Amino acid sequence: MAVELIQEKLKGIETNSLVDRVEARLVELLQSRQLKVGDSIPKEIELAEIIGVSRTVIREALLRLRTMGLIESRKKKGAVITSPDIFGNLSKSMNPYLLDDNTLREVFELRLVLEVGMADLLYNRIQKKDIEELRKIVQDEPTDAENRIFNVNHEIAFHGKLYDISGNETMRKFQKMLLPVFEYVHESGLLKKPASRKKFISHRGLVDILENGSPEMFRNAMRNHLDNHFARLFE
Amino acid sequence: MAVELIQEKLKGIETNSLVDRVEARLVELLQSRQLKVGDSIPKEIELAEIIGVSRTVIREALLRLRTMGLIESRKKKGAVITSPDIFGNLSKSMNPYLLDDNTLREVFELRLVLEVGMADLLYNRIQKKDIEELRKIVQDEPTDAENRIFNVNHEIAFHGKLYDISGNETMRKFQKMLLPVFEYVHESGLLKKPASRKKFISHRGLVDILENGSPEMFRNAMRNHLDNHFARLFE
DNA sequence: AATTTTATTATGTCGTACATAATAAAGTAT
DNA sequence: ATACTTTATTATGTACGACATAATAAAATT
Repeated sequence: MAVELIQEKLKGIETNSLVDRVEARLVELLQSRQLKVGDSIPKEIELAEIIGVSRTVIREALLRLRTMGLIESRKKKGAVITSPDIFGNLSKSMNPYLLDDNTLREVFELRLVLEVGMADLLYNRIQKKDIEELRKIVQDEPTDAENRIFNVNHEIAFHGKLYDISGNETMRKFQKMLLPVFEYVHESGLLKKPASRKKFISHRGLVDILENGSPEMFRNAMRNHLDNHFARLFE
Repeated sequence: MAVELIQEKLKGIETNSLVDRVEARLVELLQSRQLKVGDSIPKEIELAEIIGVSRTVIREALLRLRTMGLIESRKKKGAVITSPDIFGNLSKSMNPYLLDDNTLREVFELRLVLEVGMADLLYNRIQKKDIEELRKIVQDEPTDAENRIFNVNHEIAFHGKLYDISGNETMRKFQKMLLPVFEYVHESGLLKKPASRKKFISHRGLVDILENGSPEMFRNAMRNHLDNHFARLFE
């Protein structure tokens, strides 16, 4: 008995499965600077021989890398290293029904933080035509009375456009993932405090500030605009 | 020939591989609200029979779900639905050598945006002992002359503590992933403009504001504190 | 009743075989 | 000789069957 325990201790870190270890080896290989994006890695069978495991294990390990977006594999050509779309795969796990309440709330917060903090990016990259587009969007800003779906779509159009303007594609993708979760948290009973109907700075107001104001002003205005949401977080 | 074209058209969307479709079915199953975290899904062989494909395909699809953190599978017990650690797997692709330059820059920006925008979370959750801890950290704030590693560690300690205070574990994990990339971008020749040595608001200054100021003040202070970084982005 | 031993079960690993798609090579017609 | 078509080749995709291994349940022993 003690012997087994000792053996277990000695094995120690090596508690991972075979596929785990192979995966680690491969990730190591990819990150080894020698290899750049576009390079291809050995064929499955070759890898199986080199590492000394079956093709099945190699395939499972490669599959993980593929799922993570580290490689792409084409028939005949083998697997090539790709510049991973870091948030590409995340979208599947970013599902309201699968996340626990705390994480949901945190994702909710994350969006607020991003939008309050993005001001400098906006001011440094906004173009005249962006302002025009924003004006067109706010032109038919719905009243509170109109139906919810319409309001939601308008929200998404406006705030989404801001992410576009930020010129940060990564952040934009991130936002697209956060959106459904945000909506869910907003609508579900997760946040105890009801959504206030008070009107703060409008989308129109934000555009005005974006055109004539400063990043500092915009941050405060956005914070104000989002106050309904913030207020629900902090009781 | 025309017939083949028509067939291709008819197949249309179904261009995905078999595993892709099975994966989609399974994700659908997981998200169907009926199932909660902790529930177990049918065995591999059962799934193979139900869906009508080989166990190999089922395994590959399940493996993807596992890689994404949607399920965990234990011997004998089968696979159970888990609350996914949304950023868990992301860390493997968040590697400077695997990301293209543009994405690297965007990740760099992402950190700045988060820290400028996180003020409200801080003010609503900070405790007296947090202030004390921050004071202890800034107490031995290194001078510029001291070695780089020491400076970097101090930076990480201070800003990391801020994320802790934010009470947003998701954001904290996110930051931990962004950190190495941020460091890399900062040190590599990616950003043309050299890092300025000008001194802006110090960590000490940030703590003072955190203790006696407002979220609005903190946002501006943090923006100022990070100005070296911002300045390198916008020429 | 508690502990150990044995059976069972579902995933993990392996090997083989063939299908399929992408490419390269060979062949054919103009 | 060039352009096109056809035929091989190659590496991944899919499938099946077999055994190993670990976790649990059932049985047996004390």
